[in-house]
Amino acid sequence: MSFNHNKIEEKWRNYWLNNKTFKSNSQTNKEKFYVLDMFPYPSGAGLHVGHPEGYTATDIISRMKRMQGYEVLHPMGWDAFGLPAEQYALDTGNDPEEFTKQNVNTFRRQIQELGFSYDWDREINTTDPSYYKWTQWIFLKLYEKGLAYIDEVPVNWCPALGTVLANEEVIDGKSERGGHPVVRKPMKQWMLKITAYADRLLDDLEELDWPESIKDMQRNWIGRSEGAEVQFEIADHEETFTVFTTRPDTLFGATYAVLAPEHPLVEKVTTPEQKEQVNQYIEKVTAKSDLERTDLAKEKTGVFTGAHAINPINGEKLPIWVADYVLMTYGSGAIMAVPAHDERDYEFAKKFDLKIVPVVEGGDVEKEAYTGDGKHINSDFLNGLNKEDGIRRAIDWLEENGKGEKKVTYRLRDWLFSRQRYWGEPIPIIHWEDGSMSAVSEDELPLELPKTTEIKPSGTGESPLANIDDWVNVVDPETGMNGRRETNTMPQWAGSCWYFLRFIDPDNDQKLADPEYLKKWLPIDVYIGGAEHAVLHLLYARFWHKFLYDIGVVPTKEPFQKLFNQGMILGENNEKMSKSKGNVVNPDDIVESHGADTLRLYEMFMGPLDASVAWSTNGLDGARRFLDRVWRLFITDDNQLSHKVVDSVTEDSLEKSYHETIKKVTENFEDLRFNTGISQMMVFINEAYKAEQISKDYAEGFVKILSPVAPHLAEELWEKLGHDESIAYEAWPAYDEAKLVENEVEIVIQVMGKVRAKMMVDKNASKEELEQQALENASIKERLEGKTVRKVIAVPGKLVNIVAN
RNA sequence: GCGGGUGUGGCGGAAUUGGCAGACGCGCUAGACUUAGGAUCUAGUGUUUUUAAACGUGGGGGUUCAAGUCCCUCCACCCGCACCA
Repeated sequence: MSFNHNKIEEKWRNYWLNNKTFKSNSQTNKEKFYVLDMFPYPSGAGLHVGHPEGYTATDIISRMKRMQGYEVLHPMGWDAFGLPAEQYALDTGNDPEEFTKQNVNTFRRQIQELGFSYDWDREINTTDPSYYKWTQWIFLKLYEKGLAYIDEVPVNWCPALGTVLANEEVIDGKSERGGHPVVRKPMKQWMLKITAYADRLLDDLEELDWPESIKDMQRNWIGRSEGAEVQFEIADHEETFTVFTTRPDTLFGATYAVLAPEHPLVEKVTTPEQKEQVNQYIEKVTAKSDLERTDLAKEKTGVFTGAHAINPINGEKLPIWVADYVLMTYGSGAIMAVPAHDERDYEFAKKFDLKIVPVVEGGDVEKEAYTGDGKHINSDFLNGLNKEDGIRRAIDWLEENGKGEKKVTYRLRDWLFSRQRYWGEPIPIIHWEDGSMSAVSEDELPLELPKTTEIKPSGTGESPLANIDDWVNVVDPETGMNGRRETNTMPQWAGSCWYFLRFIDPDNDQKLADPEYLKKWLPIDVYIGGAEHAVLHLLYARFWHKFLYDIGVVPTKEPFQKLFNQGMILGENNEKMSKSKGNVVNPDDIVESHGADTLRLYEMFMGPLDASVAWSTNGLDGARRFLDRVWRLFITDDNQLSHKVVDSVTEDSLEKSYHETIKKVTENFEDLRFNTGISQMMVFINEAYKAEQISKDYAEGFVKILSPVAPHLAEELWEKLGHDESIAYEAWPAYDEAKLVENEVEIVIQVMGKVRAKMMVDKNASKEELEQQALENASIKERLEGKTVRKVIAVPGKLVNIVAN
């Protein structure tokens, strides 16, 4: 008979909640372990089967660590600000707050039904004023330190959403959410100076236990590159401009210069004859969206300005061009072009028939640009030097002559922190009528988001808050001066930049969190979530954490010591699950039909945690079948403990298998290799079915190691085994290494590397003994008939290989 | 183009320091129990051909007594970045 999952799961779910079984205590002397999930955005669609994958993984770790004697912090909360709720509210006329609340309730119910061992007393919600009070507080600290500033920048304006998007929210020229077109438009925006932390964000990656691919993506995103800044004078003009180059050694090979279309000097230096052409070009380029600009960039375009720059190293006149392959946002928005040794410059020079002068030996400039190393030529005092020495010598020359200096540039830009939306944290700043600006004082936090039914975009680019007069208008009580509140709100990333800190002390109204508790719990020992947050969330959170470290709020330089990215669960047809494809699996349905334990087990057994694997209904059935097998092994049809389970067995046939299982499962879970750990549990159950008797010790040990994966079933079995306390804090079983090796081991005998026979030998048999016994083996002897044994390799405990011909 | 990763049965996937390839699960086949069932139990299941053997971890080459694992080379697919000077 199979077990009734609905009944059992409900029973234990309520038991855990009512008893607060998983409440963590910040004041114990136990060693701590902080296991964190990336908290979800509570969408209207409810939980996706992808969510429980990571959540089960962290839950297994949490449950195992508790049983191993750790004090475990395993919390859950809601990243509930954001565009979808606002869009929904706009579409339906509902209140985003109300909508969010409903979604959170659904998510909570679904998550609780899966039996995750969260401490629900620590539940947090980023839209809760008592939470975003501290998000705003951190913003004020950033502002105080000059790390939050207003800048007029060309931003990604999305007319359909009525808001500005960060670069990373724009995919292929369209909004990440919704896929609406995006254009560039200059606007005043709040920026966070993440670039001030670029080097530390880069360097400190070294000490983190993260997947190398994620570290690489962050390195790539930060994009540190070393080189030099070089000053160029302009013939017949007062102005000079600066270029950034990683190859100052090729300065003698510079044959023209390029300014980005947005470069302020373009207008000034363009000659009257070229004016018309240049203006037309710039008009064309700025009208292009980012998408078109990169797309059409396959073919280089540009226009000569008529002006000439002076190469500082040899006084040569270089034509100055405007071209959109040079980006205003990187370096100084201007380059010196060395077509002989840069592929982009080469392509451009070929197209517009510009001079190409090789300065490094090794390539053939008739065919292509040569970017490799080699002896310098045509380069005066650099001649004969290699690339590395050439660069050093060139920088020395620039610095000695006041023409430039060594310089490090980053691809990382400052973080565009404003959103013209309603459903976000208000930025606590007031703009006064005299043009000054001041921060809302700390004791006035939280600056609450006003209730309103008018959340349509104002249309002007300002957020809907601009239309709420009694909120937006303020009067200074002392001076009587009129002011206007900042109407921009924070982006969705803000709340998730520090939520892991609030879990540590969620109800503190004096501080973001108690320093003692922060010291106890940080850093996070394991953080699991999807790879889609590889750069943005993880980089922003690291940035805020480092800042909080600098101002003495947190005790660690990095928040997430170990990071792991779970893979995706694909639809049964191997495609990404989506409503339109009709391949979505709803966790509620599975919990109802197969049970939460089955879903947990199945998702962990599908494959490695980081792999993307297609859902399989048959596989799910198989997972349930295993749990049924476990149940039937221990429990009879009339719901009693099986007679197979005895206090002391007459023959301990399971000894080796049991110890092997405990060892493997413990190690595999530790390494997040749940699929192999589960397969070992299956092996044990298969063995146990064959055994006449099962000792109660083994039965209990097995139920314990099963409990992190299938906690409801394990609690029920634990009770049947005669216990009246939860299994959650029972000691994790130990294994005996000595029991893993039997006295007799099977040794393989190979001839010429091919297995020809097997023999049982004493586990301590020496090389010589192995060799001798192998050569005496009857079938081997037969095989060696007429051959000469050249060599015998014996590996104790493994094999003997005989080389003969 | 650059960076990272992955290629193993019909399918998902296992495989310490190089040491019996295919654990475990799914599927399939046969048998048992059955008012013959989408239940359970037992056995089998990489491929080719008869036992025995040969061939087998994307392709090719190499190192080694021994290679899924190490080296070289090529190919395919996935993820990220994409004119970053």
